[in-house]
Amino acid sequence: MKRGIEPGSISELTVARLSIYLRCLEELERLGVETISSHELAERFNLNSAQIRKDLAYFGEFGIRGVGYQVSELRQQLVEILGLDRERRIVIVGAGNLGMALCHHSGFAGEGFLVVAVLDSNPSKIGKPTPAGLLVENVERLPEIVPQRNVEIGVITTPAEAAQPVCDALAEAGIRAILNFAPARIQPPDGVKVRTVDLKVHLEELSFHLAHQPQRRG
Amino acid sequence: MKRGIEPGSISELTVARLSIYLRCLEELERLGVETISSHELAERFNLNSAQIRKDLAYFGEFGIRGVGYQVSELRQQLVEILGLDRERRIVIVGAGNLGMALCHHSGFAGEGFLVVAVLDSNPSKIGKPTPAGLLVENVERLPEIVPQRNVEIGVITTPAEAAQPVCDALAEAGIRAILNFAPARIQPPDGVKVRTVDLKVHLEELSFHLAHQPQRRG
DNA sequence: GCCTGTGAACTCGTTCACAGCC
DNA sequence: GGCTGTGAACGAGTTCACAGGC
Repeated sequence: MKRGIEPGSISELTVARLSIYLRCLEELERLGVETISSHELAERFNLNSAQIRKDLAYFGEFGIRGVGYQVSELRQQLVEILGLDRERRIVIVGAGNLGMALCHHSGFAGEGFLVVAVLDSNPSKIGKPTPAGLLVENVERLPEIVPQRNVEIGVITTPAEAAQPVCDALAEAGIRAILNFAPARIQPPDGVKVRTVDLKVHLEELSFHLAHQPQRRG
Repeated sequence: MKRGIEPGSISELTVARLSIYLRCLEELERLGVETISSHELAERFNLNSAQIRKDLAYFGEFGIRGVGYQVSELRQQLVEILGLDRERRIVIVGAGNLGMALCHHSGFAGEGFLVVAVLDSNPSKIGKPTPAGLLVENVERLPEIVPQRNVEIGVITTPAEAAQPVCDALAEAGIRAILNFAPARIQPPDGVKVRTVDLKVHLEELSFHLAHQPQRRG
């Protein structure tokens, strides 16, 4: 087991798949499956068995030749590799519809992630309660809130033009991981991981598919 | 100009970038820029100039050698390529927080996309008004609603276990493009494009980054 | 001169196929 | 026998570098 990976050495695609594998293993555990081979795992969840083995091999040797993997043991290994063995606290910046909805979206709240602040710059929004029982606070309090509440992840749900300044403010406050929903290309400060989810791009990809399909409704 | 692309021949990554280029060109147009070279475009928005030229070359020759691209002309070309020259109607399945928030999220409502129905299976939700003024309808009405209202895009915001049946029902009703927010691997029916946005995977990727960073808060 | 469009080179990621082990 | 872990082969995607055109 060779832990102590430099973050750059592992492909983002591999990391995303580890998260998928973890989900599959959780389901298998619920079903009472104790042991599984990479081949069977691949077949059940339509993955590729060689890829599973290769992805896991970056982090150690978790399988038993001739047998496969112990479901609960591999699950625990993935929890550790993904850093899910402790709570990660989240601040949401931008108390619009999306920000408010994410507050208590399953997966955000629950299972190791906890939203501990929702911020906005608009005075008419500050002080309003969120569905989860927090109050919207002034974004200017970011520098105090992040260290006080041990926040590690920032979520940007502001309009596009605010995304870069908010990203910089989050980094300045000590945040090193950001999930950005604003439709803007943002320049990640040094050592900060930014993952952008661009709904507009996704819709336009679907539109492309519709426009270039062989056949349309008939 | 060689239009009539088979959808499979163009990489998804290229299509996603076309959407980004379009956004950049819209900004340039607002700024009054009339002509731009691939190199300048790349520098302003941190893109790669060779990649821009290659992506565009799949669809035609839009530039002038020695000069660059006409901003408004190229923008219009991208609008056509992406199929954004006409309205695309959306049905949202799953009237939870996320579904409701997306109803009137900018980019969803506005600019060529229009949410025309929000559906749920839970009787306590059916009949409730959405923020945009629609009423939540019974998901069983999907087969009539899709053709009647000319819906082309389905958005899944249900819990994971409902994702695959809803996907199949959407396909059955004639939908050929689906944006899935449920944390589930879904098997796209033939000819249907499914794009999954998995927030949990994204959070876990960020957690991985936090766990394997060289330094932590100090 | 400058810039596009594009083959060629290269890099990165996936899949194959098998040696080594249970 | 079966399965993992892994080098080697392959393929997709990116970047280079230049020929051709303005």
